[in-house]
Amino acid sequence: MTMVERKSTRQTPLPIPPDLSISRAQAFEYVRQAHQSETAEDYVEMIADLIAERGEARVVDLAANFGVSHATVNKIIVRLNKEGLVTNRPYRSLFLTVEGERLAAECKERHDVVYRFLLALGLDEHTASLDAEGVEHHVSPKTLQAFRKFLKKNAP
Amino acid sequence: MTMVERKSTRQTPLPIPPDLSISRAQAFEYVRQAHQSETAEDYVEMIADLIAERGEARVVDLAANFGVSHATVNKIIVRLNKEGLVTNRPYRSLFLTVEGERLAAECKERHDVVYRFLLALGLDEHTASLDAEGVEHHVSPKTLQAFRKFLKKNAP
DNA sequence: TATAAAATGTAGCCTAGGCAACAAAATTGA
DNA sequence: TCAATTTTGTTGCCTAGGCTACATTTTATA
Repeated sequence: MTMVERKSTRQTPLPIPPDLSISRAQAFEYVRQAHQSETAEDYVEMIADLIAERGEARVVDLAANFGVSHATVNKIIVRLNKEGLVTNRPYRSLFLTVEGERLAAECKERHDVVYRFLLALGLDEHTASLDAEGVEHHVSPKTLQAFRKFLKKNAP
Repeated sequence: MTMVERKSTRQTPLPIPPDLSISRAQAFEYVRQAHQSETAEDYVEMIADLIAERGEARVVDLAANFGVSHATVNKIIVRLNKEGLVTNRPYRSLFLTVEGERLAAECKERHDVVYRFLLALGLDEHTASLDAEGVEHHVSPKTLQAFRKFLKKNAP
């Protein structure tokens, strides 16, 4: 026994509202861009942290801190080098370029604001720490400013 | 003239503090996991929205709303089908499975809380909309709860 | 009803970021 | 010093999510 099937799936021409899809697409475009820069931002920030904490940044330390293999770290370092954020020589520790330092400082500040904002909202340190790591890359300057404003009023 | 170069780059055994790298790695692990589910969540949410708004979800509508090519949409639909979130037949419109519907509802709720939270914080609709899209995937249940709590006190 | 247009499917290519396995260099310590 | 260990580099493979170009099916319309 065979089912009779309608040929058409779009029976009537649907009313097309003033194009919502464009503005929606813009948001997803932003998210995709954020993902592009995310790795670079995390790496320069981590390198800066390691240099501050332990005097130098090694491939093995990055691998441990990100929880990935050293092969992955190596591949990413090559890319960051091409992009002018990191300098590296074989078997030596890693350094940031001036541009890398600038980016790291900017990211650290943003990370810090997000983290303290989550704390001020009443979250425990662990949760604030975990969420800040993901959220920081998707917070626009305006939103960051709103976070700062909130922090001023709700002193921790 | 040749530069004399130190053989060793790690001069002294650095003091190793109680392993910070493990907890840090945990945060990045969470972020990587979030990225894994991000696309699936965006797609089921969009499919549910389109069905609600226009009666059906077509590949071409998804492509327009995400701002990507229809080939990209197709590839992702195949994956979501394998994962049991979407049902599709050649040249027909898309449907969610029960599990897909459940996930869509959950995501929509979360998206909504994040969006209204940003509004309550004083941001304009456009910025709130853009940032919510990125932030929603990186907000833990605890943080979402804190957002809800804030919303209750600061009724929009 | 033909034919044009739109939607969908498919193939092949690209980059990013994962991995394991192996190779080579550097550091440590007996 | 030199042998063992650690660190770093390299290769090749995988998946996800982009794209263009081309093939096919469906839908609209002359």
